[in-house]
Amino acid sequence: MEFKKYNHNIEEKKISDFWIKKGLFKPKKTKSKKKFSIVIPPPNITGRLHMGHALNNSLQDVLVRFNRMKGLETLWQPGTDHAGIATQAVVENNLLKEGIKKNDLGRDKFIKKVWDWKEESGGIILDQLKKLGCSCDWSRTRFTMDKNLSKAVIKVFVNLYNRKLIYKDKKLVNWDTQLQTAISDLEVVQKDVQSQLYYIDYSIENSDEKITIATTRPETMMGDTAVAVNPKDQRYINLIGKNVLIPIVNRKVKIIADHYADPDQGSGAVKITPAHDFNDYEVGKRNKLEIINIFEINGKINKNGVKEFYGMDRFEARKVLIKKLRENGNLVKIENIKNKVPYGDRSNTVIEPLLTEQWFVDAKKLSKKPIKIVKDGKTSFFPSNWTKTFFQWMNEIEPWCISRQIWWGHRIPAWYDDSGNIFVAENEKDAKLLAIKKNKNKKFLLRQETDVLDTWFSSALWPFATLGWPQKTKELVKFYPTSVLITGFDIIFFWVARMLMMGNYFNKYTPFHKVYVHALVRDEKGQKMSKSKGNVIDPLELINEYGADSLRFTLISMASPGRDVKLSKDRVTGNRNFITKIWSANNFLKLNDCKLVKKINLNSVNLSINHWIYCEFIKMQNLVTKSIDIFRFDEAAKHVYQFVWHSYCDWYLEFLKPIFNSKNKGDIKEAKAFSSFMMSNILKILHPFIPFFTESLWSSNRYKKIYKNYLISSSWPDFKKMNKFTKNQSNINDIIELISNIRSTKAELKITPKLNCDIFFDKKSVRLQKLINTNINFIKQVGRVNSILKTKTRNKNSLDILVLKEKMTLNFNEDVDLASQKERILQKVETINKQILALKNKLKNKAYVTNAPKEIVQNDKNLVKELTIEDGKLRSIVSSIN
RNA sequence: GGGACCAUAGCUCAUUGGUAGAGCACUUCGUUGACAUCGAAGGGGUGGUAAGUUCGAUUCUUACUGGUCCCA
Repeated sequence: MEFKKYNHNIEEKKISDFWIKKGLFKPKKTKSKKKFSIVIPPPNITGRLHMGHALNNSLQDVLVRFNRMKGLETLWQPGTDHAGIATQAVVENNLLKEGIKKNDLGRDKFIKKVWDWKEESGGIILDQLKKLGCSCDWSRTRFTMDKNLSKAVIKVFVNLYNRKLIYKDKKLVNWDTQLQTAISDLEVVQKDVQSQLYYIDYSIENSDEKITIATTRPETMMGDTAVAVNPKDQRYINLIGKNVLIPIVNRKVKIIADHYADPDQGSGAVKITPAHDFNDYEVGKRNKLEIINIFEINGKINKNGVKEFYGMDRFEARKVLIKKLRENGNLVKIENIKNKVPYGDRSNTVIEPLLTEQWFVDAKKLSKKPIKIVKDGKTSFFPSNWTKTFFQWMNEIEPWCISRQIWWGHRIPAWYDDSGNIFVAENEKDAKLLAIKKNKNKKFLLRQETDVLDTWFSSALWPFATLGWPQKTKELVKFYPTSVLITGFDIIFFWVARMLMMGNYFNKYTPFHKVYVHALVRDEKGQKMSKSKGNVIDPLELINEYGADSLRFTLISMASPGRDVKLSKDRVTGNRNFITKIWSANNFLKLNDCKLVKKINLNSVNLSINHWIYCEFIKMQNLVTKSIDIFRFDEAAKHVYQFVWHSYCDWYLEFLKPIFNSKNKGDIKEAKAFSSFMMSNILKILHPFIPFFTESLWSSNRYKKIYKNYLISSSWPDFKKMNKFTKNQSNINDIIELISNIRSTKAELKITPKLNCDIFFDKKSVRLQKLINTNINFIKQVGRVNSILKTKTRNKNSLDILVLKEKMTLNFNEDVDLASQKERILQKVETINKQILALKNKLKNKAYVTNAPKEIVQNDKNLVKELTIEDGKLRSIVSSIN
């Protein structure tokens, strides 16, 4: 009988639609009253599913499906993030292709265009998550710019402002000259680059002397307001307080003493440009220096610069300036050096420190509570070493710049009157009231702040805003705090830390109890996947080719804590084969009419192999449950894989065959029902890992009839140990050992496995005799044995082996290479004797015997005894070969 | 400069102090009844180096070497 292949493309689509149509992802009230909730790390609306998402969401789905099956009322809250800068850039570029400029449209029309784009393309990534099998409650999908979430953002802003935790300030910020907005320090990446260190002579006033300063950014000379030397630097001590003339610029500035100047760096003298360097800014504050800003917001020289440089780009200005310095003889030398240059993570252009007015969150104050929460273990990280990273950053946190000079995002709820007074309120009406109060009888015009908030500001509210906050909705009461957050380490600062700040400030409880931090998905060589390297593996391609289940199982089984996932197609292939294996095992059941027609009464199960597989199942079930509970997804996957392939398929199904061949109707009936029963429980355990395939088989096996549930809503196996089964557990394990021994002997003797043999046990113990008699059919068929001889009959092709600590004779009808067999046994004797010697030496050591635990010592003693007996028997086999 | 992590079979990784395991790859054998996307059997490791703690170290400590990453 030929079976169709499992078609993942058809089945996955069918089942996905069906789950959603039936509303099976929605939280369901349960008896236990326990809750389980996760909020999804909201993907950007501009995002497309990549391997990081696939890993992140596969892990979440394992937990969600597992807990749902365990009977907890489970919510996986989905949604997307409006991604201010990224989305604005995408829409802006699209419009440019049509020849439309953002500024020509104006703010309102442009924002409408962004919404149009969002409606059309913003949901793509969610559809991709559905393809992966994510069982989010899609009916509750939220978006950071939703009306209700926006209300929450406004409320939070106003609240923090009124408590002085948000303020406006003129400060040096990281300015992106391409995007023309401020960004936060986290959005700046320090890149190692090859650059030049320019040594430039500044001449000292009223003197022929010169002082050489070293700088990587000569163009900022135009904004210099001092030259600094270290007060301890003997070379320059006499120059402190004198004036120098900045070449080309021809402005006089003072030589000051400041510890910031490092005598070992460059020449030891540094130019100070407070408007364009964070360190210089501090020096400037300490020494009350003038601040001269020489850049426009697009990075071109402004009117504070030298006249001939007006309007010139900063990098062009550098070139021209150096040329001039060289001509004037001010340039001493140029050194090639490696240094760090700040780049914007979105624009990938050099970030310019710029003095502007921005809005800030007092992160220092908001960090206090999260630090305590994590210290007290109310939120804990897994793997725990992330705790340290978290503290390190939190303890040295800087004010968080939250204003962005873009259009797409939450517009800051602040209004200004004509005299520049600020009124922060939840709406214009309230702002007006505040303004009227302030302005008394004066007339005034109100205009709203044009800046929007950093996208992460709204993401920080995600765990409670998505559940309805500030309203006390029943979802908020039920599902906040969430059970666990699953995320990548790269957004611990961006997102996790900020959720902990906001969550703990605005709620009684911390937003999540546990944070599981997973690593990066890399290519098979361990390289980061990137478009430029061309080593990106597209999860959707893999889903198409191998099925979502294969991809999920691969990612899950490779998610060892603290390790990057090195993904290769070979891995996915291997796991696709695993699914095929189950498919084919299930076909075997179908072929033999193995059906689950009614619930199994364990007490009436009699077959030894059923006892055995049940015991093995329990062992696996407990290991998997425990592993998922402690986030060891890799271990969980390994245990179930091992059981299904090697216990259920390799042995159990093989043992079924002699039963089906027998005439015992009772045995056959039990075997048919129990094998199917086991399959149903295998599907349950596998469901969180490979949901589509398992639900598909569940349906085709009609398990719903018995369990009254779809697989997704069925209950997680929690079988208890059956004492009367355990004897057969070890019996069947012995049979497996016996058969394995026969097989390996044949293989080593180069005897084809097909060739059956007769066997005879020399000294049958009562237990062994019973064991063989009760399992004779298994030994004969699975072990390919003709008969078990009652009396010893040897021929020239007889040989002895040691099985279950007893001597067993194998009789073949074909010539056997006894010499090689002798060689083989002698080798075994040698290793056993080495082992015995090592153990004996160990036991001679008094310190060991007295200090080591009794069981360990006893164990060794027993082992010596057993090995000695084995040695003796093997030797007698060797001598009989002669 | 500060910190985190990693180094175990050819490759990717398990193994939280008591005789080193898995998957893949490899070798040999095997297709008329679940499965060649398969089965059976097998080879392969002085656990990066060096010291220390311990009766005992792959596991704990320290140093070193090499690699990855974060922060400044």
